[in-house]
Amino acid sequence: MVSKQEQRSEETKKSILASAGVLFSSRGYDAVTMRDIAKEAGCSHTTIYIYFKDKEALLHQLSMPPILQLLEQVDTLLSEDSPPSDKLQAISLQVIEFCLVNRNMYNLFFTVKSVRVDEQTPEMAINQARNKLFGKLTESIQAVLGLDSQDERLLLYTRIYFFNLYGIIATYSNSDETVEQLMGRLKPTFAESFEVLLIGIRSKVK
Amino acid sequence: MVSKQEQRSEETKKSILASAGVLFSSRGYDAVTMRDIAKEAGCSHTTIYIYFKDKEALLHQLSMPPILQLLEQVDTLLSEDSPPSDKLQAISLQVIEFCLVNRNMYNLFFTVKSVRVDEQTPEMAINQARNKLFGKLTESIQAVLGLDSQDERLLLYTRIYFFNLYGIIATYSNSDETVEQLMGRLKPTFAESFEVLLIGIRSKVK
Amino acid sequence: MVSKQEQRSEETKKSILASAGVLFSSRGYDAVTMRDIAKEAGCSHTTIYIYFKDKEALLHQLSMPPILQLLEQVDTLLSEDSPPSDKLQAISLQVIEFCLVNRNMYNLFFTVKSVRVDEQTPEMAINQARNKLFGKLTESIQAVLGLDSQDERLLLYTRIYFFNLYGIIATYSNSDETVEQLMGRLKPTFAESFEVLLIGIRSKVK
Amino acid sequence: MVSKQEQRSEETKKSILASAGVLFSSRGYDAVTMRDIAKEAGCSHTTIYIYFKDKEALLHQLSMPPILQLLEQVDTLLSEDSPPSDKLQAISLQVIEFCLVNRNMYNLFFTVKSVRVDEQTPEMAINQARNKLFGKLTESIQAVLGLDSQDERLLLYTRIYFFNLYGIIATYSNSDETVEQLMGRLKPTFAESFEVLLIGIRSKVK
DNA sequence: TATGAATGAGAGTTCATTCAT
DNA sequence: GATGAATGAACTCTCATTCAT
Repeated sequence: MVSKQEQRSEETKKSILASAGVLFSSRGYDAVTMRDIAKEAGCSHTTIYIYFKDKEALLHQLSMPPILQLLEQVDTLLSEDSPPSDKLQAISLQVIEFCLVNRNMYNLFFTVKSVRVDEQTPEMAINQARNKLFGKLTESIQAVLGLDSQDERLLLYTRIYFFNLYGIIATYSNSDETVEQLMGRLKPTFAESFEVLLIGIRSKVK
Repeated sequence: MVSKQEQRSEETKKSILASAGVLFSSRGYDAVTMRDIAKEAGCSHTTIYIYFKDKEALLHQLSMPPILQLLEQVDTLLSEDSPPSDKLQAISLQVIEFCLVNRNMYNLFFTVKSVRVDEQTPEMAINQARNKLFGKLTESIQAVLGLDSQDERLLLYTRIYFFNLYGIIATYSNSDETVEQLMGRLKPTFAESFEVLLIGIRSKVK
Repeated sequence: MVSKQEQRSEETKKSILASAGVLFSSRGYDAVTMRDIAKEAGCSHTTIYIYFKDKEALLHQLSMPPILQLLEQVDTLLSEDSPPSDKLQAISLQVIEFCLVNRNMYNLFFTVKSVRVDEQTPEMAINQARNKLFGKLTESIQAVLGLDSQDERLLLYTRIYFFNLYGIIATYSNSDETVEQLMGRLKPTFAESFEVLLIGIRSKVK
Repeated sequence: MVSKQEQRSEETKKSILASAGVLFSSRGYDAVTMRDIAKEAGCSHTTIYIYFKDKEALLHQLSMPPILQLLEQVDTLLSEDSPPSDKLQAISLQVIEFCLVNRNMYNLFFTVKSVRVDEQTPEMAINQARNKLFGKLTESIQAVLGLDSQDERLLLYTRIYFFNLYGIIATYSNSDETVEQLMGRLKPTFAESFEVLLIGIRSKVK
């Protein structure tokens, strides 16, 4: 059983995290001040430092959990017993939905600057997670196209597939519609985009 | 006839504007200080305020010209006498290059921020220009697909084409590579993406 | 009879005081935070405020005991039955060691800050204790030189003796070595300095 | 000819430097804030950053010029044609007077913490200058005692001579008297201290 | 008694901007 | 027209201290 204090503490932390998430994504990391976050979270700016080492730690804690969760979901889909192209489409829609749900944060982990490899920053961890996600998608695309993992065309068409996927996400990441509305309205469009793309790619690969 | 003073004055102003443009593009608006611009332009930082109200004014004056230039370039391409699909590809590459060149200035050019309509901000003007650009692209796609402008499939496939285009831009808008490097390295990839996409779409539209 | 609670309470207080003493001495008053002290003492930083009004109160309570202890030690040495010059040397080394042990706490113990006489600050008390110490040293020097307490040469050579003593302390008060290391390494040097000085002085006093 | 602006600028810089000197020495480097210095100097705290890179640069600029000047004065004395013991006494009095004139700063360069050798900090430069001064004094003492420069007794007695010298400086560095008053009143005392010390040392060295 | 939560004051520093020449 | 001098606002972050339990 958690004490009332612990509960309040947890609430404060969550509030800070939520506020930071909203502000970072709407105004950008640099443009948001610790005092902005504090005001939004309804606490003093010093309180933030009780829960997070510094501003960068906030960014980190904000980015990792959702992306790890997405990785799990994708793994689950991959392990299911269904046709590869169904899997790919499911995964794609999953990624889209995930990014739109977390849309005010998605660019936190999709647009991380290229990181110097020599220092183990928290950004490194995000980078790794993102790369893993890319790897899983490649794997799924490979299964669909029936290409060898060394075939250089795999990289080419995975990239192109990505453009489509990322374009969808970027296009709607600033929408004011709810994710449900968006997905309900546009799922056929998305599915069609995958379909025509795969048709085109297949005509080239075989 | 302009006096020598006026001429020198005009030169200083241009130098400031040019320096700001280069710096904003390469390092981003926020990361550039007025003193940086002044040093690059070879004048004092106070001199900038003679010609421009403030830092934001610099950005404004800097925002419109390139986008207008892009519109012109697209118009030129549209008016050329070549196959529609060649035109579309040329326009697409042009738009990509433009967005990457200016990637740091308007972070993602396509990102539709909800703009308050009641105030005539410079953002409004950019919005209008962007909408024009979209119109021209649609037009070009229409010519390629041979669809009637009222055909609802035109909207569908234009959207899908956009996903691809926008995805490319978003993917590379945070790269540290120069645009020359990027385009040199990836132009074939981009071209291939348009090709397979059009193959797919055509197979549907017939 | 004291209750178990009172006993535990007293222990906590002592632990805090001891921790503060150690930390103040090793890192200096300003560089030590209340949280540092609490961690060292094994309690929460808020607990400190139960026993001590504020950080300065800790310093006060910590300041007097060691200096009183030094006075006692000097008294003990003075009352021993040994040659006056041996006593003087022992006292001198004692004072040096004391000042180096506490070097960080009262920056230079001998530094006579002009103290306002109208307020009974804790510094006043320290001042008094220090004056007492000076008196005892003079007394010891007098015994060594065999001078009358009114002889003006006593003041002169006591001053000079002080220069040497104070110079030693000042020289090493910013060292990073431990007192043990310092005293172990330099005690012969210190002893030699006292010896040559007394030789010189005696040759004058005759 | 200097413009009025340049003159004012120079005044501001000097004022900042002077204020920093007074405050650093009276309250200690850490305890003094940039805003304190600014208030004392009669300017905004940001103005300080126009003239000095950061707080540490202030300390540096404050410490170096006087110590270099002292080095020159000592060199002049050393090159004069007079008995070694006269030279040593003159140098000693010079150092004392210098330190008392700059008393509110002397501990800035006499009590520099031992510095990590791997980074070329400004403190390093002070360290070097101080070491040079020590070297010159050793040289002079060597001439007086007629010892070989490798004789280990030279180091011993130089150290002891230093204790006396530094003790004098430390003792009077907090006095409110003017340097003229102090030197006028105490020069005989200082001279006597050097004399008895050298008598004692000579009796040992033979 | 004891503590985790929370805060205001203030540290060094940067920067867009204004003032006086 | 042009500039060096100067500043206020604001940034991230720390710390002694108080509040509520």
